Amino acid sequence: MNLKELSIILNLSQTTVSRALNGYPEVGEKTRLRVLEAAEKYNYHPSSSAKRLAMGRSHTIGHIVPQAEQHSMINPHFSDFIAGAGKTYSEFGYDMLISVVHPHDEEKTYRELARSGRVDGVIVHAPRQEDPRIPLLESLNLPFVVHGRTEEQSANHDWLDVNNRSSFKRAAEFLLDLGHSRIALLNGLEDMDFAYRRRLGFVDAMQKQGLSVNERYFFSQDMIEPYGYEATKTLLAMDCPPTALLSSSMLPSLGAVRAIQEAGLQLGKDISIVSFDDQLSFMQYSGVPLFTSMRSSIKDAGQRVAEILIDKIANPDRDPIQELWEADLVVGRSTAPCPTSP
Amino acid sequence: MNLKELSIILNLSQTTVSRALNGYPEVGEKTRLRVLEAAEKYNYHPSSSAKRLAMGRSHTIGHIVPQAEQHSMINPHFSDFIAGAGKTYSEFGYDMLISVVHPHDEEKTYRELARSGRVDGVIVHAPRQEDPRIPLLESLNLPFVVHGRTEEQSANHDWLDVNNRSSFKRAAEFLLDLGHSRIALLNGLEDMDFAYRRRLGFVDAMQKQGLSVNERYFFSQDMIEPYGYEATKTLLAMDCPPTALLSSSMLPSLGAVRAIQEAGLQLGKDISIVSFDDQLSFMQYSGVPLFTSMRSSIKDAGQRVAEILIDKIANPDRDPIQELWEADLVVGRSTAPCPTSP
DNA sequence: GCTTTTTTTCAAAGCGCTTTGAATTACTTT
DNA sequence: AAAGTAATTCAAAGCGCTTTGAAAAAAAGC
Repeated sequence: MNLKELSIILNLSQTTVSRALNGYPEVGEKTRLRVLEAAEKYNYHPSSSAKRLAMGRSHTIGHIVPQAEQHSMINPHFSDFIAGAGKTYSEFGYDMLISVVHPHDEEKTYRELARSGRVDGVIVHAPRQEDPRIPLLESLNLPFVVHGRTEEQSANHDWLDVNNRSSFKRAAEFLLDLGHSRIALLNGLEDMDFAYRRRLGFVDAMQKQGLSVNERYFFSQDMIEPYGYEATKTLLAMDCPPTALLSSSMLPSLGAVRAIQEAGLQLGKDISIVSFDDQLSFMQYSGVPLFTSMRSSIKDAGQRVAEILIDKIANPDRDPIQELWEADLVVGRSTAPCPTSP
Repeated sequence: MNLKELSIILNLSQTTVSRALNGYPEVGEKTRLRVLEAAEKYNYHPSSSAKRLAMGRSHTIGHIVPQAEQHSMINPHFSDFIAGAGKTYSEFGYDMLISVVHPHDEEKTYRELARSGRVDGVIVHAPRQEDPRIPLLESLNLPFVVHGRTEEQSANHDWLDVNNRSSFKRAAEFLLDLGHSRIALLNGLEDMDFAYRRRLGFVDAMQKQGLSVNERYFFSQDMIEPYGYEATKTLLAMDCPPTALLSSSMLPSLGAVRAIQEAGLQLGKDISIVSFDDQLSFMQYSGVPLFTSMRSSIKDAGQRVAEILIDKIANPDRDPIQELWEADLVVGRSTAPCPTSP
């Protein structure tokens, strides 16, 4: 059943039927009802491809995911984000298009997507401190929202970020208040903007206390489990090991726990961990959480980012929406006063 | 630049240009070359929406992801699968459409996707032992491939599955050979076909040894970290605790390790674990793996499933492709001879 | 050299929708 | 009741491609 057939059945023009269906005002109330009923009765649904062609809009949002052999961006954080965004999309009748590309083809893919009109907008994931995608998208005139932000380039576009700096400052202060002074940082890759800011926050807190930071306590890598394990092992082998760890994600934290227990130490007694917790769905506890953490739902972020983008598409000339979310400090069982302090 | 403009520049008809571009035989070699060059020069790319409308094909594969409040299907396993499938798609010029829907709307979404022609085929994830999606898709006449299979319904369609039964049998035998006889099973949800088969494999091995299975050693839940932790805690508190664990995924295995270490026991000495390992990317170790596991790459599976589906779409009447992959037994540091045996 | 066959090119219709600009109908005004 | 205004409806063009059926050009056959 297509529009033409339906309009013949109704003895109306395609114009009127189309308008009735899409809620345009210039159509009589009784006709609208008649049309709506018939559409229901004959199970009419407009063809999305025809709609796309006619309107030049795809009702689709793109996510471009670079994927090298090793370093995969499709990780649990990403899938939680997708889960949130997907919820918004289905609410607003949008489709989500995920393009897994070799990093080498990333720029080409953005250009291609913009030109072909296959998507109405894109979401930019994991921005670097200076990210070539942003000027690219601006020049392509393709609506976009950044999950995160950049140092210099983020004045004029939409973004949503968690306040990484303040949350790591807060986390460090919490440890400092517990008497810890030898605190290690298991950061993410520091060319990522979020990791860079987290380090700043950590350093802020240390300096505020007049403490010097120990470069040997700094690690910066992809946030996977083995990283936490190896780094912690290295740290514990030092002659003056840290008494507390600040970890960038639940994943390395798990690895850290492994190393700690292997060393015969006890988490939340001999050594403390504060983690950044994206509330990964497969880690959800009931009861007192394992880790003390700065908590922010990445799924909620996905949901909200998608909303902002859809709004931007409908309304391209509005002022930029920029949201900075504060993370909650949730106290779990991984932190305790510094054992050597009185 | 669209087809019309390009054909005017070339002083050819749209027909000829279109055919030249799409490799049809009825076009002179010199003209074809001329067209190809011009297309390159003017950076012409066909509009995908126009193509869709004209050809009635979308060059898009759908993944419908039911998402309840709690029990999310978007987990690390899923994202690894997506990473693999995405690679195939981009190779073949397909798009991937992910639809996150409330379980209640799942059937509706399949119908809608089939009717609207927004996708040329779908991939069915995580089939249950008897899965309503299969007859649905058959009746909708929408090409599909199942990742996994079902007990009764899988004779006539494409699927790719890992041999869950044999791999759990093998894993259990490995533990039995090490002298373990009290083996617990941390299974996935057993209305899932894969979990059902894993249990069968486990029971196979036990019975072959003439050992009775202890129902109190059986657990069946969503495969998340806390599940492994809680179940293991329960097991260790028994008066006659198991000496080995067979775990359905890396995630509960991690939780199990946590419980084991918390109890002051040593993994790979006091207690052994064999895990099913989907080679989750964020868990990738170098060197001797932490867990002894049955290993099968879910990413490779995604890649292959996508290939099968694309082939099916091009070739709807071919015989079903059905692949049963065997998992490798990879020995890590989580297994040792049973401590109480001589 | 002229007809027949094959190769190459073309004009036009069609995919199913939106939207413009005109035409019809229904209401208001005086 | 005639003229003017507002509310509805319509025919047709357009979105950018593919594909059918016919026409033109080139090659082959005698």
